[in-house]
This record gives sequence, structure tokens and C-alpha cells, in this order.
Amino acid sequence: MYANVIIEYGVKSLNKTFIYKVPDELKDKIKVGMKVYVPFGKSEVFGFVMELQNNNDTGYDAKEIIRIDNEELVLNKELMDVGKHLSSITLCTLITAYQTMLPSSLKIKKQEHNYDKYDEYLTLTDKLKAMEYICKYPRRIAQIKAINNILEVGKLNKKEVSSEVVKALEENGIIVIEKVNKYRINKDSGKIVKKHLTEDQESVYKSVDFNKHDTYLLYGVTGSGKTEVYIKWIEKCIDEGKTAIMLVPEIGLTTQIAKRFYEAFGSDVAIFHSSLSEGEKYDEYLKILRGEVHVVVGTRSAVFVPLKNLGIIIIDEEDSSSYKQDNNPRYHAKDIAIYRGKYNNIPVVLGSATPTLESKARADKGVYKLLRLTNRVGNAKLPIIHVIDMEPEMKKRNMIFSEFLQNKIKEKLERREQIILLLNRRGFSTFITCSNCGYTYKCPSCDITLTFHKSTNNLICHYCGYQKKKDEVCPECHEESLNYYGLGTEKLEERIKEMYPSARVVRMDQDTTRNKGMHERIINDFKDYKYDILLGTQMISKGLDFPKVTLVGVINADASLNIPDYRSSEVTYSLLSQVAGRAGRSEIPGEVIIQTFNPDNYVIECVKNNNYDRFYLQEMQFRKNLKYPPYYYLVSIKVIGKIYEKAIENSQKVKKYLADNLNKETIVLGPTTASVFKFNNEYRMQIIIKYKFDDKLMETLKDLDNIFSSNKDNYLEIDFNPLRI
DNA sequence: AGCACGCCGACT
DNA sequence: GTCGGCGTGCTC
Repeated sequence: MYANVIIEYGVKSLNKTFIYKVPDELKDKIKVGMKVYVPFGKSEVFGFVMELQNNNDTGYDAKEIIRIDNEELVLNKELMDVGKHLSSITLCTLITAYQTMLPSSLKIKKQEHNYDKYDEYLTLTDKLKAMEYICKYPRRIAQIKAINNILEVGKLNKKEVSSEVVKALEENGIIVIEKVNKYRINKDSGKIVKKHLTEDQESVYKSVDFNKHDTYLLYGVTGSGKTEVYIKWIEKCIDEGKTAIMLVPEIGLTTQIAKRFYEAFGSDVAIFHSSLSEGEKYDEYLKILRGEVHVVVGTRSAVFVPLKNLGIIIIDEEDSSSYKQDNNPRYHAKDIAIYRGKYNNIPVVLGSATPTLESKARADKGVYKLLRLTNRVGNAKLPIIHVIDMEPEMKKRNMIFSEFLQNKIKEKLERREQIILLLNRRGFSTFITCSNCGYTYKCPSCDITLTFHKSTNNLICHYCGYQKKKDEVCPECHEESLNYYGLGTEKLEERIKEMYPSARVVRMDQDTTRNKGMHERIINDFKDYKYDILLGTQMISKGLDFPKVTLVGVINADASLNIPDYRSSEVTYSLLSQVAGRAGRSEIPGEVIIQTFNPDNYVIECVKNNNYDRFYLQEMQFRKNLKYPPYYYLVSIKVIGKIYEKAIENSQKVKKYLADNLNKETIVLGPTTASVFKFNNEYRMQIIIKYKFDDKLMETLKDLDNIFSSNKDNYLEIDFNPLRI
């Protein structure tokens, strides 16, 4: 028996199978999708079994497989196919695809680590033998006590007995130590909470056909109770013995949703998100592999979990950019979900209060099926939105808070209601400028403006992490005129404390949530009314449900509006209406205050009137005129390398190659300098492809990628459907 | 990726 | 004459 194996190295030249002989003792155990250890050249490496066959007709001398790495870990047929699909749509190597699909504890890497966690129990080998032992050594009091304890309850946790006693008893053959696999995350099933659906929810629930594949877009306004419908669908799957994947965005939302899922399904849920430790992820993965759970709630990579007999895949907040991986392989979880949906012939649901234009357009064309939830649950009404023009406020020296917002904060504090303040930091940073000569600090290796962190007096590059201390005088003109502009969450917090000394303020941003569990703690504390004001960045904008919040203030709505990217309006619309949706989620009506310098901008106006449909139509017009998605597909190709001239030269070659080989209707733009031109001491040129249909695209890009895999000056970074260009 | 082989420059 | 630079090719 022979096995075709792919090797652990993720390079193009090794992106093929190698044939190995399966030794007799592994013949019964080996399966396609297993990780094996094989000799390769002068060394030994890990690999994945792609195929098994009876004879070797390759003409190569097959070496023998050394061992199977982990007999329990087998990628099934579906996941093997998912991996092939992933590699074909992102042009990554097969091995990279399979590695991406596994939690990192199960990935191939050099040092071995045992992630299994055990509880160790002591049991008697033989009662009679134990009794004899007691009689023979009556003075071994501690040991006798332990034996008696075991006799009473059958087994004893090893921790309860001193290690000396355990050692003595084990050596005398009185006891054995039994290892019981233990999971780090263990939710008792507790009480299962069932909720009833409203009429609207019920009708949406019934619209999904479980017997065939379709992609549904569930467009439901904030607070319309999408989660309860998800739960109902999943309950139906479980009743029929099927399983379900529920994807949530990377940040913020995971814990709250996970909590609701534990309430609904108890220990039948495994959670899977990036802030779990390696060990925790390993445990959750094994639960899924062993078929011990029916539901998985998790972030992007959870779309690859090895659940068998899938019944539905749900992607909540489908417009979240966290579903797209921003390093290799640059896949979108939606594409994988739909692939698995087709494979299993099951529904895929995309849910959002602000769907992406792509999804909405597909729903309008009938490619996706549109489901709508237009009302908030219960008596809750959508909040009243005030737009405040900041121009006159600046003249009144109200740099941060408009008079209106100041008064509203005061009013809500007096009424003991809660407030959320959003500082829009997208495309915006706190930076230092010399007010004398205009000098700004830039990163020496990335050429981007450094962000100032007041707490440490440090200037930090947010791309590569470079930092330096702030100088007393300007390094350029030596005047003592270095000032910081822009507004950070830290400074905002400071200002609020000055203005409202009695208010209890909590800040949520990258700094305050760096440590594990901090996210959850801030959210829970705010929910338990330990704070009056929650202030934060976009991570507070989605999914959170705080019934006592009646005021949402957006300090600077337009920061994200002017960044040079075709999706900036869409991103801003989504951010503003999502954060507005945090207000007034129970009986007390909510208010939203949006501070802006562009009160007439259509994005702001549509948010104010809660008019997604109008925003959609207007934005579609813009996309159509400028040939952007959803009218055209995009591919971004970056040519990256240490030598500036080579990057330019090669990017021109790429452009020519594309122009020569792609369809005539396809548009090839560039090369231009990439938005981050210099990063990690490498120069980056960018070429954009816009196309509607191009049968030569994949082949051409694949060839191009292969040509460049042996180029010593430059490498390519190909991004299909990039979220930013 | 890692390693061997191989073909040209500056050295005891 | 030899040591070692890294360009090229191969690994089942």
C-alpha cells in the first residue's frame, strides 16, 4: 500500500504530492486526511495523506512512512475538499490551506507539546490485596487512610493525596493512576432557557428550507432579535440530529452571544474564538471531532470545524471585516460557508442590520433569498438621531463635546441612565506635529505617522510596532513646539472625568482589552451598572445589548468618511447605524447624537433617517459609475521587495503580463504605490484588476504567481476581493 | 524549507 | 594551489 503525501513546507515548489510506502503495521490505521511523519531528503518532516493506492506506478523509489502523528485527528472527505477549494480560490499551497483549517495546537511545527489536560484518579488494583497490605503494614497510617478513602468512594482524585503516599502505593501495586481527559471549558447544561418568537421572527424562521442549499440574507434592524431566530433554526437542526455552525465577528460580541447559546443549548455548544488559549482551542476542537457537541459558535476560522452532518451555517453581522483573513491565505469565511453549504446541501444564512452592498445586491437579484426583520422586539423603538454640525461649535471652543451633547450627558446622568460614547478612530490617529515647522514623526521602516501614547510618553507605529520616546524639542527645528493633535480615547476619558467628576467612566479600546478576559469584564460591569459611561472605539459598536443605555454619542462621525478607500462610506454607514442601534433597546426610548463636520453628507443623512435602502441605492450608483463591487470584482496584486527600483520594474512587468493575458474587457490599473508604501523595510507597489467575467483570470494569476515564486527580488501578494485597496 | 552540488573570486 | 561565496536543482 502506498500513500500520496503533501509536505509541511508551504512553498510553491513543494506544492505537490510525494509517494510513500505504508508499512504493514500502519495499513489498518492509515486514512486519507491523517497527519504523518515521513523521511524527506536528508531530514524528517510532517505531511498530510492526500490519497491511498495499492501500487506505486510513479517510477520513484518510495520511502516508508515513519509513523502516524495523531490517530484521532483525521480530516474527513468534506474538509479535504474544503482545503482544495481554499487553495484554489486564494492560490495558496495545499498544505497552507490545511494548516489554516486546524487550530494552531494541531498544526505542524517543530516542538511537540502535549495539550491534553487530565484529571488523575487513584483506583485500587485489587481489594483483597489492599486489605492484606493494610494488615501487613499497620503503621503506614497515611497510606491506609488513602486506601480506606478509595474503598469508600471507588476512586480518589490524585490531588487529595500526598505524592509520597501515591508513590509508595503505586510501587507496591496497590493502586493504579487513571487519567481522565479533562476539558478546560466546561459548561454544565444548567437550565435551558427557551424564548418565544414574535410573529415577525416566526415567519422569518419558517422561510428557510432545510432540505436544499440556498444562501439567505437576513436583513434585520438592530434589536430585531436575529439571535433568537438563529437559535430556533439551530434547535430544529439538533432535533433532527444535525449540527450547526454559528459565526460571529472577531471582537466584542463573542462572549455575549456565547452566553446566550450556553443558555439555549448548555453543554451541546463548543466555542471557538481567537482569545481562547491554545489549550482551550485544542479541547474545543477535540469535542467537535469526537462528536460531543452539535453547535459551534466561533469566529472566522470556526467555519472549518469538523462537525459531521451539518444542518445549517449562520454568519452573524455578515458585513464585519473580520470574516476576511488579512494574511495568507486571504479567504473570506462567507465563501467557505457557502462552499460547505452546497457540499452538504444545507442553508447558509447571512445576517446583518447593515448588509454589505454585495450581499444586498445579490439578494435583489435573487441569487440570495432575502429575509427581513423590520421591527424591534417588544416595545422598543428605534432611537431618535440628532445630527450636530461641529463647525459652529468649534467657533464656540467646544472642541470635543457640542453643547447639545454636554447637556444630554448631564441629563442622562441625572436620570441614572447609561451612556455610550464612540470615538471613531478608523483612518484617524493621534499624532504629534511641530507647530513651528510642521514636522511630524514617521516610522523609519513603514513611512506612516506614529501614534502618540500619552500614558507611556511613547510614539508607536501601528503597523510594525516600532516605538520611540517623545522628544522635548522638535528634532527638526529644535523649538519647544511639539503638540499633539487628534483625540485618543485616553484623552477623551480625561476630559469626561473633568467635566463630569461624579460619573463612573470605563474605557474600552485595544489598550484596556489587551489582557484575556478584560473585554468580557468591561462588558459585564457596564451591564451590571457599575459604570455610567462606556467610551470606546468601533469595538463597542456591534452586537452588544445594554437595556439601560439611552444615549449614544458619536464624537467624530466623519473620521472614517474621508479615508481614501472605495468602501469608506459603507463602513461609516455601518459603524454609525450599528452604534446608534445600541440605544433604546428596552422600554425607555433612546437618543443618538452624531457630531460631524459634514451634516449634509448623504451617509450621515441616511443614518439619521435610518434609511438603509436609500443609502444602498445612492452608494450603488457611485459603485456603478466608478466600476467598483458589486458591479465589478476586484483583485489586488502587490509587488513587494527590498529594492525600490526592482519593485517598480517588476510591477510594470506584472502589469504587462496581465494586460497581455487577461480578457480585453478586464481593467488593469496601476502600478501605483500601495496605500502602505513602505512596510518592514520593503517597498510595495500595487496593481488593481477590475473584471466582471474573465475565464482566463485564475489561470493567468496562477501562472504569474509561479513565475514570481522563484524571483529573488520581489514576491507577490494576491488578494481576491480585497476589503481595502 | 533545507541541503548538496557546482562554478568563480581572494587568500594561507 | 584551496576556502567559501551563493545560484540551481532536488527531495517520493
